[in-house]
Amino acid sequence: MPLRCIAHLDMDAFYASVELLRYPELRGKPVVIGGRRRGAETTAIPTLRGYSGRGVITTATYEARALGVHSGMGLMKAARLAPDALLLPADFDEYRRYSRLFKEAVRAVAPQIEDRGIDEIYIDLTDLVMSTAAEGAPDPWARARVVAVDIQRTVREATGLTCSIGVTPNKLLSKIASDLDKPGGLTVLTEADIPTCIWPLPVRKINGIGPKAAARLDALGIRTIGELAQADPALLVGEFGRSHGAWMHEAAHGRDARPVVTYSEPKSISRETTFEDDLHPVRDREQLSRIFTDLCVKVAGDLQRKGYVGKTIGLKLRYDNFKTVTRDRTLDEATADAGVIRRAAGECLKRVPLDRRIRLLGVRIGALSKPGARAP
DNA sequence: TCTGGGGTCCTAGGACCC
DNA sequence: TCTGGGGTCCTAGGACCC
Repeated sequence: MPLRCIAHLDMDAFYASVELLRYPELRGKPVVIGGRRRGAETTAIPTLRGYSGRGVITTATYEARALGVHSGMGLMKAARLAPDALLLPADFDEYRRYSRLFKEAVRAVAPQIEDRGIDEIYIDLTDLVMSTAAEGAPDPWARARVVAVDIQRTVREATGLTCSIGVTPNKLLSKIASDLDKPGGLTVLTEADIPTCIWPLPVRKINGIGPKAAARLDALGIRTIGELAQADPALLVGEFGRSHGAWMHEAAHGRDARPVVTYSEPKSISRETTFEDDLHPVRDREQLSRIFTDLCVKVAGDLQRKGYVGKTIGLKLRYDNFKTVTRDRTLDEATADAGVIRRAAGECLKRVPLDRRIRLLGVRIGALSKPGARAP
């Protein structure tokens, strides 16, 4: 494959930064985003002190992170570590609005964008960097740096927000690179930088190596990406299987041929909710049934709004011990009807043991297609 | 300290068909 | 009656990501 020039752009503490545009007086203070929307009983922004509930942190400002809290952490635990940090509920409509704004701004500079969620994108800069070869610096990576700085400025002008960018020959390395100098950083790496900049990092920095795989690697004495790169591929294949093991070896050497995918169809749509208190399948039957129907209505609404129908209806249930089970059922014909979804999901519910309290209930629909279009 | 909500992809067994 | 291999769909669970 000819050399490519791929950027990964990651918005800095995105949700929290959007909130700081709204509450500039909070700038410089520890703030966490998370939990449910409260009633309008007070206008003062509460601290974490005395928080009780099941919420987790979705984003923390850098000042809050300095106190030891991070996204994914339960708010109860965060309250013990940083009782004076301020707590704001998430406002996803607003974050989606800013997400569209920053993506449009980038697209105006560099159109080859892959959406990776609300706050990050990959950008294929290859054509841009090659087409400007005649003008600017002779080194393509120096030209890529100029383009990336331009993108950061454009994002800031369009949103008032900062982002960090990594630019390398592929998505895997760019994802790592964008995280090396946050916030507001720009890191350009080439293959020659892999031993010095990538190999000292922990294996968890590789996108796709999560807590489970990292623990198993640790048990093999492999902690850094460099150690993973030097490991015998046969050992990795033996531990993780042919496909996963071979991928780890390639990743550790910084090799990744995945293209930047500028368009993809959704595969599934789902809604789920964790109850404030665990519900009893018999005693709380009516409340459960109401919530269940409501989830189906929301899924149907999402389908209709987005213009899809689906064939496979799924149920998800999490017990009070956090064990999660799923059931699904494929219909003969695709649907976007709340009643049809409710009946299919109800059948799924009958196939699940209801012998303990329930923490979470979810409804999913997959095998999506566009009505009117031929089946995929 | 018990751990949200929205997704994707992979694996693996069984059914069913050729 | 027994022996096969391949392909696809369905289902359940799990890892991982933002």
